[in-house]
Amino acid sequence: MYKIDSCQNCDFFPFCATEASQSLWLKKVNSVVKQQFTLKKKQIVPFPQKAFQNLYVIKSGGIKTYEIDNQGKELIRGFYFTGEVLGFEAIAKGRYLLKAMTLSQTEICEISYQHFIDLLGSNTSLQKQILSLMSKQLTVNFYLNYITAEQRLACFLIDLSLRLPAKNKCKEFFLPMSRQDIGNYLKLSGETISRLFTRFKKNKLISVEQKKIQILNLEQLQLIADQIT
Amino acid sequence: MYKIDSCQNCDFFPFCATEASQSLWLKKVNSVVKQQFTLKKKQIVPFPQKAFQNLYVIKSGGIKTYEIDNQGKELIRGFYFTGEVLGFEAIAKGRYLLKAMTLSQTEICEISYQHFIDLLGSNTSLQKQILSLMSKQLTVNFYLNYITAEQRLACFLIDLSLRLPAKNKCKEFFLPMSRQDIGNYLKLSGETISRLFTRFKKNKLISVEQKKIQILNLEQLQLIADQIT
DNA sequence: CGCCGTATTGAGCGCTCTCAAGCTAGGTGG
DNA sequence: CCACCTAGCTTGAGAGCGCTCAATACGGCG
Repeated sequence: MYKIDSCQNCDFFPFCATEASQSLWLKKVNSVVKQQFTLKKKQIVPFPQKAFQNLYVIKSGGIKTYEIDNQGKELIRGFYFTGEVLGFEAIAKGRYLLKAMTLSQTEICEISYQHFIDLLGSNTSLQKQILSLMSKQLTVNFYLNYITAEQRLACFLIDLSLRLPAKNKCKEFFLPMSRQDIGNYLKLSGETISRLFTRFKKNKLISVEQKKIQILNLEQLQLIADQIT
Repeated sequence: MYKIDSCQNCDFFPFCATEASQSLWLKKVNSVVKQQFTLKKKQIVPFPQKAFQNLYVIKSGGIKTYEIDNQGKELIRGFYFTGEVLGFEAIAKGRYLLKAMTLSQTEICEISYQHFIDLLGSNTSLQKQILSLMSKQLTVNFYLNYITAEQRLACFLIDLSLRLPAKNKCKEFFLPMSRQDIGNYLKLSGETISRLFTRFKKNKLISVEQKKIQILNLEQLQLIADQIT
């Protein structure tokens, strides 16, 4: 039921694999992972309406999180891909601040926060790991505040290349989201993303073919990105 | 040495006050707070150079965190005021990603992360609180991604009014930082902040007198802010 | 009292937006 | 099998918001 091999690279794996023995591991999984479910493309992740209860782990696929502003416009807050954990931002307020929609068919593990807290209990190693995981989350969006459009898109592409299943030394990958969504996330219009892709292509920084991206000149792209962290 | 009354509203207070009895509390403080020190205005907070070791709590005053990009330009990442905890973002990478500078004379409590982790140990209540605290940190910058200049500044002013010591139902406070710094943080120029202050003043949303701000029409300001969270 | 950092205000420019028109690719049905 | 259909992408033209540069005013601090 739970394929251990597809879990090895998951951020949440340490919390599932608290026991060395696999049989015990499976037992633990059943206590931490409340359920697994699969959603098709463009479906809303069903969060409990009233209160925060669960964390969610992307087992495969990808989602975007977003708000709807008072003019009805979507405002994308983040993307989550295979092995990443969603829901930390909901802990403090005790409710889900964001909606989430799948970008493609997506398998999700639902983690009971209460069971998760129980698991932490006196396991100091897991305590450290969760602090590290949430700390990492604090730095995910760092580049969103960079000034120029080129800079943000360069950062975004490098970020994606590191987080998505990639071939050729992590330099080739498929965009899981539309130009419009990228623009929304980076506070640019979809048209601007198109134009920047064309410009990057002309300058031989990347190749673009529909959704397929290949980073051709990582050094130059990093210069544009002005990566600090 | 440690004035308990000035600590009551501190985010970190639960971790200092783990014992009901005050004498025991003082004992605990000594094990959690490694040292306290005071910095004058515009001084750099002395982080350990090589590796992450400590969290820092602002006991009084205020600081800004920032990066320097490869053109030497400052990029402000956040402001921290009395009772707020600094350093969570450094846990994952094991080093300080940001510099920090005081905005005014500032008292700081230095918390040994190792001692802090030890304190968490088997105290499940503290474990929950630290997750909540870090979760809260994930939502602090939410409004930075809003689109228009007016929107971001309105959010910023409301945010400040809730975080700073304020009079008159939290509607009057003193800006601890320059217009330039506000602009840098909100990805606007200092001149634009000036112009927006003037515009807000004309529209009777706020009053501005040097550093003193008073929110005159919170409802309208919130409409502009388009507060969702 | 004079100095220097900070704030205000104006003029002109440029990046990114919006609006709009084609284009492409993939899916559907006859 | 092919024509159509639709959503997403590309590209162009014009407009507007916020930037830069610059001049002036203010105010805290020595």
